[in-house]
Amino acid sequence: MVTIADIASECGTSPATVSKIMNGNDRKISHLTRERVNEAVRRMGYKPNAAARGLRKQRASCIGIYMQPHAISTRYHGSLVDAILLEAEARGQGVMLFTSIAKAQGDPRRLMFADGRCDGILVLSTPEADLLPIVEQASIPCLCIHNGVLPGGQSSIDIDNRQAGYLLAKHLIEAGHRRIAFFHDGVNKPFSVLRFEGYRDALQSAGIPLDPRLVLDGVSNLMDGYQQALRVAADTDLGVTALLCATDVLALRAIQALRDTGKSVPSDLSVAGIDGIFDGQTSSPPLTTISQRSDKLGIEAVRLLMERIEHPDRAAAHTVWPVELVVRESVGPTATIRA
Amino acid sequence: MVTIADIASECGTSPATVSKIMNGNDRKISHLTRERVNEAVRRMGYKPNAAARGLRKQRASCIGIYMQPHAISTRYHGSLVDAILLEAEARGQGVMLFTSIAKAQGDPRRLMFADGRCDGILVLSTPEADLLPIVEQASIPCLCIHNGVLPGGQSSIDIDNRQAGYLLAKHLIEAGHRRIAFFHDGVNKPFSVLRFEGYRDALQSAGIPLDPRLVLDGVSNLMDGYQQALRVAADTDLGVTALLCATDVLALRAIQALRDTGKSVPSDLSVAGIDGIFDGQTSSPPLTTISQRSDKLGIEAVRLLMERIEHPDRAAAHTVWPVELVVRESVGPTATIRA
DNA sequence: TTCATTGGGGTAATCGATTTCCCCGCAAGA
DNA sequence: TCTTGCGGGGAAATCGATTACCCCAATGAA
Repeated sequence: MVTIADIASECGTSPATVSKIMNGNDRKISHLTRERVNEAVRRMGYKPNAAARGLRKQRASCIGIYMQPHAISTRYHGSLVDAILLEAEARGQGVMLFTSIAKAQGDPRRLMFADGRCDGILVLSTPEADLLPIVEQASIPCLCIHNGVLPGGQSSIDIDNRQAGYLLAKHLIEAGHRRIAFFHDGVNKPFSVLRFEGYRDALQSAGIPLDPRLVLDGVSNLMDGYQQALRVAADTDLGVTALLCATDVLALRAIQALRDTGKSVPSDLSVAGIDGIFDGQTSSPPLTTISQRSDKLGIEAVRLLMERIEHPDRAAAHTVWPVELVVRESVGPTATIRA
Repeated sequence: MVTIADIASECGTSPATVSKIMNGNDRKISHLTRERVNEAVRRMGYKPNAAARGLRKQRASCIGIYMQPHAISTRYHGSLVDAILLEAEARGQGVMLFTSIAKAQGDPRRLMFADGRCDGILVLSTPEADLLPIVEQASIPCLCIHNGVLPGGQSSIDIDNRQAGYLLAKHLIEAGHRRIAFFHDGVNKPFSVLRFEGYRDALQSAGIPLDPRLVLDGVSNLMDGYQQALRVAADTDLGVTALLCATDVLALRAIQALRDTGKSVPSDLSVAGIDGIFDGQTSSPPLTTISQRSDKLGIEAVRLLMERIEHPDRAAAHTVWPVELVVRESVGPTATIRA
């Protein structure tokens, strides 16, 4: 490995001079010296050692991403990490990944990212019980993504879940639907509850009574969702004409379940989801959904985290990221509208 | 941040003693001192600074993963990274992510991971043109995953793509199929070609002639795959009874395309894929596929890389990872077998 | 009594880059 | 002639942990 001393002796200068040139701190370096050093750096393939630089500058130039085990293998989190990675690299920051092995030590102080390898950390969708010890003990700036607004002084960014439910329900109502079922993705998940509240508010605004029988719970297990979709769709007494699913995954599953029983979407029943995952674009029919625009959210998250790293004194911010309705083909007009 | 000197002065010992205890190098430390130090470490929440330790030990205790931009947002790569991450953390190694921004600098020496932050790097499914400069210039051990066997002294691990095509074709043949179409996932992709060769060999072993009209190309674009599936399935002259798709994604897309035209799988046409991605388990019908067992492959990749890091002198290894047939419901017997 | 050994632990160099002073020589102004 | 200023650049401390080496006291053997 070539070091700064190698470059210095090659050019007959001191390491200090090389360092100044490498860091653009070269107002007081002659043009000639600068050229000679740059040439040697290129020729010998010198790259400053990150550990040494990090030690001296007290800055790792690296951010961490903490997530639940296996979360990275889901498409939504994958897209988010992709966006974060691209933005971080564009800013010259490295990216480290962490998952919950860190807490297995028992001592929250032992968080794997608390050893100076990262200047800050993004915490993705983590259940509250795991989240609080992390946020409280983290000795570095910390930005929570998709965890609502936390108690304590940490920054957060989340989508407007309530608005997501509201916009989607409103869209269904405008298409003529009045009997709209809501599919929870687990009644305990805060984001699912907020999406439900948006749905509830939209019904209320339209003067449509909320029918508790149309609110389906416990569908986080995909097979259960499958069963529930069948049951509700089959129950002609309920007169359901549309399904609002708390996530795209649920929606896609529901569509498949319906087709397996010979119902077609959207002519027999409309289905819509929330998330804007890629699958929805190529499903059949293409899924009407609420997009979270994870790419832009990832970029914004990096920006906010870097801001906190560079200005730890500034107040924490709670950013609510707007969502947008994506109209595709899984929602159709009701029979009455069509007629 | 609490340092080793803080712990030392708190306990009235020297930093050397603390260091020895932290590293289990404590044969010559009295029980009493050890207890005192451990207690202080716990109480004050001391964690050795990774940069300082890395600088001194010339070891970052971190591995890198290099992949194409956006690859992480695909499910297969997500699962692989998940497996790698879990295994690396279990071994006390950090994980960094890199994507091709690194090469944007023009100078391959400037690879972002070549600054001592990683002790080794896993390179995932990278097109050859990008791959070679990386592997050649990387100053750290490097293990290529899903890139076949490379020229040069680097280690690699890949699945047995030919065997995958062979096993799956054999399974279809044993179910009575003789008119089996092959769907390429881009004719230029080495893995797709190998899978095709396995298919070809299986046909040959069974004495079935290869019909070039049944080999479909250019389906890497999902919409094209859709169209091709329709065309082949509709062309009754060709008498196709089964579709062997080079990837699960293609297979799932084909199934949907077929259903949209009123054909059902597997009663009208059998469909099988290769990859073993999660979607295949919950699709309708569940997909018969070849599993790559990305979880185990990821673990093995980490093991091999660590071995190279710890013993750089040992010869590079080219590991071929076995695949296995997963029989689910998207393949049925042919009419003649049934009859 | 003397030397060797061992338990227990401290000293200081070291890893590689950054950064704060400090220095030298020359030219311009007083 | 003396001082100031500035262009150009170097010396050395520093970041925090590790580790090779050294040191002392007590003990046991010769």
